[in-house]
Amino acid sequence: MQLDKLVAFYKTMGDPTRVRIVSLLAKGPLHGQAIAGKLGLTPPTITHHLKKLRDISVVTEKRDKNTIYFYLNQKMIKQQAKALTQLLEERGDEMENMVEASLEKQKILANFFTKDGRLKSLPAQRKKRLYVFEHIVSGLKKGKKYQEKEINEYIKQFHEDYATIRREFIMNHYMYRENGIYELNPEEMWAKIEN
Amino acid sequence: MQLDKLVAFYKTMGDPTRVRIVSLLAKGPLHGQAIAGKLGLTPPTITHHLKKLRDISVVTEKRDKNTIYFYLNQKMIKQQAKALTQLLEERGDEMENMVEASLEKQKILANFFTKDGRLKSLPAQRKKRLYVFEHIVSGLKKGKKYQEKEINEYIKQFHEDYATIRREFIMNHYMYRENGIYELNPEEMWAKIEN
DNA sequence: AATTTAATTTGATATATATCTAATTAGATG
DNA sequence: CATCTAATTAGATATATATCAAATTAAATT
Repeated sequence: MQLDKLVAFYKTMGDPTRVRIVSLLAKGPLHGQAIAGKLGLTPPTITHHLKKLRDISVVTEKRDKNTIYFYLNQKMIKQQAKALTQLLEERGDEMENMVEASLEKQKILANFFTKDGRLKSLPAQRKKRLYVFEHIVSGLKKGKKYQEKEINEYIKQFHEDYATIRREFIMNHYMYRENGIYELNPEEMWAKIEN
Repeated sequence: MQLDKLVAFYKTMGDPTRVRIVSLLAKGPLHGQAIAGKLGLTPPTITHHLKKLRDISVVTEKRDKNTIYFYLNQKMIKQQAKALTQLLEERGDEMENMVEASLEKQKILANFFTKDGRLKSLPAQRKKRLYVFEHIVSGLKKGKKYQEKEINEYIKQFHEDYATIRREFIMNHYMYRENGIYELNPEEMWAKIEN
């Protein structure tokens, strides 16, 4: 998924004149002056827009004597129009759950943390404990390597029993340890919270 | 099909920052500062973009104490993403034919008209004759009322036998006559060319 | 070669907009 | 009521872009 291409497509389509051109060409190819005439604009303006539409491969052209006919590439439009929804569907199925989970998470965090951000106590229930870990771990930098001492200090911000929490971080794959150096795991590896 | 709404949607989505916001929210709701942090932008900038996303109903919000959580409205996105392709499909089925028909029409016109635009002879074959009529009639103004004499003069530009051609215009519903006044019919009424 | 026609390029102008900093608002909490 | 926090508004700046008129290019025709 190249974000740039998707954005370029939407940006180009986000202009009334260009959509009108596309709409015209959907009924069949036309040459530049015909488009200009039908839209009440000058040829340079049409050239300007056609250039942008060509850039995103939405129109192609074919010369016939002195006049150039512009064709619509429907396939590209259909393909790109799907791209945005696909971007959602990558995670889309989980969405409804996640909305509720997010609300639940807020509630749990509110219960187990003091206002100044310290952990009152470690929840016994697995799901709640994992939400708490996720919250704490979210303050660590992705890709950064931490000394054990650093990690201890960091956790102590939240709770005195840093040893337990640090061990849980490893057990639940939030972090991994190599030669005494700690580093955050990619999120996909973290312990999963089922609802 | 409101063109404006479609254009507004595409225009709003045609910005990398906004697509990144949408992409973030697809994983679950977030509050403003979280978005700002993840994108490396300031809160005012996020407010600016969220306003635009709200305008097209792509995000909604829900307040919880002091912080506002922003939610993605997937339904709206899926719906709007379809709109552009639907705009094509309104006429889309005829498209492949029309592309070829357009090429065929060019060829026929090239055969039956001289370089200075006069009609060499009236084709005997119905399809070709209709293409010729379409071409001639395309020089008349929609909505304008013509005297019979005007029509004759106009047709004589193309061919001496204006009477035959004028009669064919009526027979094939390119024009209608009332009290000796001629006027162009809407295109839907014209004789249809089947391939 | 000279002319015509359609398209493009150039340059100008006006408008829109993405981003920031600084100031302000709105709620929640002490 | 004073304070804190998150969001928004206001104002500034820089960049992008839609449009047109005038000049130029490119191909076809005479």
